[in-house]
Amino acid sequence: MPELPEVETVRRGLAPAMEGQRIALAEVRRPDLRWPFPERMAERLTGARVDRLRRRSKYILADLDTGESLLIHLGMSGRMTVSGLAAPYVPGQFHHQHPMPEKHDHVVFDMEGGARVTFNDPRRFGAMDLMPTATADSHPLLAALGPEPLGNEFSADLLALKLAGRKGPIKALLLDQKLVAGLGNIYVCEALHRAHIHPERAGGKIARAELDVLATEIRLVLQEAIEAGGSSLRDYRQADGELGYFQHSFRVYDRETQPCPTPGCTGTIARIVQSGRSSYYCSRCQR
DNA sequence: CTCTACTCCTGTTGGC
DNA sequence: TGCCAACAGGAGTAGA
Repeated sequence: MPELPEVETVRRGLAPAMEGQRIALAEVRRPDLRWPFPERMAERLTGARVDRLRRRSKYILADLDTGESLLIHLGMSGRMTVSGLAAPYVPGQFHHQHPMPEKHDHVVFDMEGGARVTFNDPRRFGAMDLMPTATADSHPLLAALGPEPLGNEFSADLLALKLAGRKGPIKALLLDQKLVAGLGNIYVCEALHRAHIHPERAGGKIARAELDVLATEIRLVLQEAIEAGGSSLRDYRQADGELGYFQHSFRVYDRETQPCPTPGCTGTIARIVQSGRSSYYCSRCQR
């Protein structure tokens, strides 16, 4: 579910509750998500201070004062939400108010400041791991990731270099996290529509001028989505529980049979399946 | 190396 | 109302 804009929105929402604060109590309510949790995860987290929350691709990294970093991935349906951040003082009451734990609340952090951070993930495609902060970049899940699309390394030049000779459809190639990290099904569809590139085009056959537009539109759509707090279709929520609202700005995603929003275009949005996933596009203005 | 199909899991939706 | 298939924002892995 969550692509780069959703993960960045969650990171920003968690920061006020977590950064600079110790995890007073970490509760791990099941042994695994997609993979088993690391050994003694709850003990290694309890008492640790979160020095910094950062993001790499669709991963959140919490750098701890213990010398370790907590790696978090939300998978398809993962949520991290904060409660009790601005809890009012209640005389005679020690604990802040938090909602009752719900189904699929797998990991809970009670922060020393009183906030509670809850990781909820019905499908359990999410993941958590702990590793030394110094070697975090070489973690198996991070080592092969391509550049951040909003960073300086990403450019049309980079796209041209990596797409040269590739015969696979551009849609599938942009979903490959080794090419560029952080895009998912929604934002690939949206960026290709904005760049007027057909999702079935071979990656290596896209003209340099088109790649200029594509690189620009990838950055723009991600930035706009971050500003909107991400896209909420089903599970995704911001850290405060609110919906994102970029879904109202989709031009093609989940808009099959609707008119193409490109000015002057009379096309209709179509849906096809590529490598098992839905692609939405306009066959009239995407070539 | 490149590419596709399959897999993990739960929940929701749409057709009959 | 019930049943069942299709589908969902990810991504590692096996195999062609």
